[in-house]
Amino acid sequence: MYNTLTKTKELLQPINPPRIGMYLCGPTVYAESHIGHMVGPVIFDTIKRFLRYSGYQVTWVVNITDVDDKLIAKSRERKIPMSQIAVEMTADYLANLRELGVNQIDFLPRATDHMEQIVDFIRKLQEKGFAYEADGDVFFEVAKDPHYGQLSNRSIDSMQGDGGEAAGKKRAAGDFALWKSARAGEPAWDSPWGQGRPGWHIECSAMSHAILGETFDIHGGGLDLMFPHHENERAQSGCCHGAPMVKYWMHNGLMRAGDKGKVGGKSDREADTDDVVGKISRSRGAGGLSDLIRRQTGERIRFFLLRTHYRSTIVYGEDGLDEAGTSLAAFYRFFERFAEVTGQSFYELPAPETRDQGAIDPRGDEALHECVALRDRFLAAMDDDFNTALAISTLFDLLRAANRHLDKHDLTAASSTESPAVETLRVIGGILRDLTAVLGLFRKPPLDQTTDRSDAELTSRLMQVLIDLRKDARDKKDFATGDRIRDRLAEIGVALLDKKEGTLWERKS
RNA sequence: GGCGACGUGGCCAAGUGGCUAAGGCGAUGGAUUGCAAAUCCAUUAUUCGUCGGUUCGAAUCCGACCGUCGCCUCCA
Repeated sequence: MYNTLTKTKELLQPINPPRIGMYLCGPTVYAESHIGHMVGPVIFDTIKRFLRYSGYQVTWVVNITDVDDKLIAKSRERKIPMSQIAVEMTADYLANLRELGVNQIDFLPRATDHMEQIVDFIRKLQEKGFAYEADGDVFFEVAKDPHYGQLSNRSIDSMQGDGGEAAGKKRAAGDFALWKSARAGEPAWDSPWGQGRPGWHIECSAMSHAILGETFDIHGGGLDLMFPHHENERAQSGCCHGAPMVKYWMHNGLMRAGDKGKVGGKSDREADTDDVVGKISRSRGAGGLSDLIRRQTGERIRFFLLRTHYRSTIVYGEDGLDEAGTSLAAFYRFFERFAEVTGQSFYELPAPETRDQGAIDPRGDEALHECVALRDRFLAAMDDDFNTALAISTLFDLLRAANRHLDKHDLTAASSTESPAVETLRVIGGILRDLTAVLGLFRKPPLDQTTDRSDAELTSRLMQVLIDLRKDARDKKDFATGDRIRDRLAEIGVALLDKKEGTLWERKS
C-alpha cells in the first residue's frame, strides 16, 4: 500500500495482527454531502472489505465533526440551533453512505460527545509544553514539534500564512488553535481555560486515541486534508503521546467537475470564467447527493468511484455515471440468466469469509481454470495498493467467461440442474459473488435499488402481463402486435430481451 | 512564489524498465434472431503531451519545454 508519509509503496504490516485500526476523516456536518464526499468512504469501505477477506480484523472509525465555525455560521443564518443542523446533516450523510453500500463502519464518534477527552488531550499538551494559552484560546506551538511538516513535505519557514484572525495571540503564524474561547451566543463547553469550543483537528486526535489507541495502523482522508488537517493531527497526537500517531497514511485523490454546468455551477470565485473545471466543492454549488442517487443509483455511483484508482483525480460527469450504468446492466443480465439456469438468486449466494476459503480447485475444467486465474488476477490487483480499477477489469473478463460458458453449453431454465455444466456455472457464479462482494457491489437486485419494494413487485407483475400478451401474439406469428408492444415499451425506457429461457426486460437510462 | 499531482486509442481508464500497451464505453464486421435487443467471436493505439538524454532495451528513469489540476486559505 502507498504511504503518503514515505511516498512509497510499503508492505502492510499491522501493529497487532490480525487486528487493524483504521481511521477516516469524516465530514463537518454543516451542509448536505455531495458526491466528492463519498470518495473516501467508498474506498475505505472497500479496503476494509478486502482486508477482512484477506484475514484481518479491522476496526474502522469515521468521525463526525459537529462543532465548528461553519456550523455556527449556518446556525445563525438559518436561526436554528447548531445541534439541529448537525443532526440533520449527519442523517443526510449516513443515508447517502447507506445508498452507496458503505456499511463497514464500526464507530461514528461525534466531537460533541467527546468534549472530556478533547479537553484532557489539550491539557496534556499544555502540561508537556507543546501548547500555550492566550486570552482564553489555546494554541499548539508548531516550532516545538521536530517532525512538523514531514507529512505534507513543507518546512515551517516556508509557510506564508498571516496567522488569520488570531494572529495577535499566536507566537507564530503557523500555530493553530486547540481551543477557542466562546463569544456571546456561541455554543460553548466548560474548560480549564473558560467557556469555549475545540479547534479543528483536535477532535480527530482525541477520538482516534479514545477508540484506536496511541498508535494505529491506517489513517486516511482526501488529499486536501493532508495540510493542515492531518499535519496538525499528527503533531498533536505525536507530541501528546510521545509515539507516532499512525503507521500508514493514505490520501485519496479529489474529484473534479468536468462538464460544466452539471455539477459545478459557478461560484463567486469562478464567476468570471465560463469553465467550471476545478475541485468539486460546496462553494461551487455541487448538488445534493440524494437527488443524484435518485436520478442514478447508489450502485452506479459506487461503481463509478471504484472504476478509477483511489489516488487518481476523478473527473466527474453524469455521462460517466451513465456509462457505469451500462456496464452494470451487463452484470445484472448475467445474474438473471444465472437465476434461470441454477434456480438460485445470485444476490443471495453465500460469500466465503476469507480468500483462503474462497479458493477453488478447477478440477481440469477449462472454463473454471480460466476463472480461477482471473480470481488470482483480481486479488493481485487488490494486493497492489487496492487497485480497484484493475480488479474491475478482471470482473468483466469473468463475466465474459461466464456468458461464454452459458452459450457454449446452451444452458437454459430447462437444463438439468444436476448437469456438470450447471455445476460449473454455480462455481463461476460463486467466484463472481465473492469478488464483487469485496467491492461492495450487487448487494441487491437493480429493481430494488430504484423503487420501493411494493412498486417493484407490482412493476414486475405488470411487465409479466405484457410479456405474456406479446408471446401469445408472436406464437400466432402476429409480429406486428408483438413489435408494437416492444416499441411502446421502448418509448418509455423499457427494453425487452428475448432469450431462449423466456423474455427478460430492463430499464434503459 | 513554495510544495505536489497529472497528460495513454473517439471517450473513460490500468500499466511506471523488457512477452503481442489491461479493461470499459463507443464503432465496424460475423454468429445468433421472424426482425431486434442481449450474448458470443473478430477488428478498432508499431504507440503512450513535445523535444532531448540515460540504457542492450522506456509509456515507464533523468532534463527542458508545453498543457491541465490541486494544496499552501477550518474544503472529503
